[in-house]
Amino acid sequence: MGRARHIAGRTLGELARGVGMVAPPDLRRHKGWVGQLLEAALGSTAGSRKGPDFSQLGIELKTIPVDLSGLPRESTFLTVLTPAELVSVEFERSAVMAKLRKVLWLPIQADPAIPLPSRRIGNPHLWSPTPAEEARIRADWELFARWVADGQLDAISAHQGEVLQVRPKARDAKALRLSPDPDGGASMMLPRGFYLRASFTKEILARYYRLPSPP
DNA sequence: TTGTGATCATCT
DNA sequence: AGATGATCACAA
Repeated sequence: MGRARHIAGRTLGELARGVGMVAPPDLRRHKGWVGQLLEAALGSTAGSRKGPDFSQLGIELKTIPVDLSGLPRESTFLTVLTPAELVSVEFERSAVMAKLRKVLWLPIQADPAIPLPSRRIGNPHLWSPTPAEEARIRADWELFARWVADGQLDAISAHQGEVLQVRPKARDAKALRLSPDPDGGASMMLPRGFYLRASFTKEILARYYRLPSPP
């Protein structure tokens, strides 16, 4: 937290210089660059390994792109949806809950008008779901678990879920994998991932930062 | 090839 | 405007 508070207010360009990284012209072909920069700056070595970014602390680091009001611009990717895990494990032991048990939110200016190296880092917020928040996440998760158990993964759309959603997570729409189908067998389907809706992270951040909420 | 880091590009 | 479905880079 000391490190995170210390970099609050600095620009991505300054931070990059400090860790020997170079800001790309834009994020179109470097969508994960900001997240990777902050990992390097805060000393996370988790890389693409499973588990929390700071394994000893059990803390998951999430940069969150915010607009001029400080409100989230995008949903937040959590983890891939593994059908076998989803139907065999309790919510408390799920990959989703493992990610959400303790999250360090790091707001990053993401207004397109601001050049990438000039964008500033905000104050960190260490968050764990309240019992009420956890109940909402669990209700969505259990809904998805039932659909997958019925072989209906392919029928799930991003419209479902109040706070959690299931969306494609793949190289592209042609990268298919075997998933349980309605016949009890397996068919090639588009891989999915779990995401937190921007409306939900908006609630979380607005409470902590006292940001404007919708009228 | 898969998981982690996400944002992009359209559609409604 | 906001959200959905698609997409991009890199490490292991």
